[in-house]
Amino acid sequence: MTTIKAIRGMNDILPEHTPYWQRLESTVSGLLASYGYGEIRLPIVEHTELFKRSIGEVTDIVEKEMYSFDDRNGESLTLRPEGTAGCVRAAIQQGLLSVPQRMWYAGPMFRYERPQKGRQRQFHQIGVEAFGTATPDIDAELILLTARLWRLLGIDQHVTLELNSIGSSQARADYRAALVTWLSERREQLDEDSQRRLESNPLRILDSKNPDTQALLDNAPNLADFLDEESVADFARVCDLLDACGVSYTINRRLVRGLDYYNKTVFEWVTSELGAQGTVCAGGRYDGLVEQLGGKATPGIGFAMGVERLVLLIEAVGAQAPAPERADVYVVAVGDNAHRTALAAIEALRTALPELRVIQHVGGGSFKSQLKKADKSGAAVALIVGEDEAAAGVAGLKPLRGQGEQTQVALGDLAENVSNIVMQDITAT
RNA sequence: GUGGCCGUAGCUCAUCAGGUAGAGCACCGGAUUGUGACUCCGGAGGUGGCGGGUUCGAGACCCGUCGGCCACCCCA
Repeated sequence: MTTIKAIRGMNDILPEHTPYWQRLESTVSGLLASYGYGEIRLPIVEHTELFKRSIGEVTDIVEKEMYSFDDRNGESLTLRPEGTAGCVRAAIQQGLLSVPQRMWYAGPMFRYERPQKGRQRQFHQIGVEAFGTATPDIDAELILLTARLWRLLGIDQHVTLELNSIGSSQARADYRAALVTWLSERREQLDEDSQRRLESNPLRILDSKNPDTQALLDNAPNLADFLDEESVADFARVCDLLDACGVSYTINRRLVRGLDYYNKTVFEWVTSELGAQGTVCAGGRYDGLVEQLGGKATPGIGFAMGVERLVLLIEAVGAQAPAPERADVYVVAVGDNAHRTALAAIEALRTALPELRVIQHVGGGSFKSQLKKADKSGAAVALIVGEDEAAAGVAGLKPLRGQGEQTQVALGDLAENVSNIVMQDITAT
């Protein structure tokens, strides 16, 4: 019998890690609510066409990374590789664009890539999108929101903000043409990857990791020189607002984004703590996307954070270590009658103290073995019921952590006694 | 898709010039009648990723394959 294993790059997130996820998620949703963003829940599967039209036909994501398959009726569907496309689709379809919208979503994304640190085939993003605002104040708002989030998560000392403007689509196209012309004359000086990108996605050559390529680019046409007036002014305003709020950033004139729909402001939050996949949050403006997907022309801007990467970072820098999950009370009951009596009393206890974490021992066993389990569980106290206690209507309460002796209490007074002892025990340790 | 390293008990790892496997932790039981932790004793658990090959004999050598990690690519 061969055991069935998870699909490569699609990982289980185990109980020892989920507390980090939960804390991240609750921090994010609280913060977003405070900025007036509402959660939208989107399908994981969309028409393949949606991604081709938004992300771009010639991007790596669309060309070789999508999980696509034919539905029973022959339509091509795709597990979403990112969230913006679906969010825009929903905004158009549901008529959400008549007024400015602030929305966020969270969930799994899928890309067929080779797994490595900080990159898997099923990964999770939290995305934030704002529609209907053309002015750069919304750009600044989104960035300020992320900066605040890093502070709340305790990782603000470990991430830096890179900022750029890639201009209007026209400016981008003009620059692209100039860059291609210039680089084509020096084609032999480019590494193999960049030669390929010259055809497929020339702007990506700008953030090549090859030092020789970077040196060559020092003399190449500069994107900043091609920007239209409005992009220049808006970018200056974004910087000005960030300055006013004390958010520091690096202007990286070679920062472009991989997805075709971006224009004007683009940004990335990066860390050096995670190896090669250091981008923890990234986004930008996409003023043409809504129209491109068939909606009324509406400006938009958004970003996405990689949840796995953020969790890795939080764990790596020791920030926000969640308290270990431990029980308050572990119920030891030996004998059928004792178990029956204890269970009824515990149910009443749960009603009286709904927050109390009570583990009822199951599976039988001796007093000794049950007490061992009680100890292992990390519980503050063991609640012990044997045949004698059951007959007398009492239970033993044995502190497992602090000092304190075992006491005997009436089953009817459990709630009061338990809460006292648990509190005592916790403060003692 | 490309490259490097790796794949032995649940976990972390060891062994050996090639002669059919061990430790620590974890788990289970016991050390006077119904009481955890520490200690002691005992136990269970591995067709050594899978498939071929070389050999009298391979976990150890060779090939293939699958999987893992990291990097390239790409991206959150």
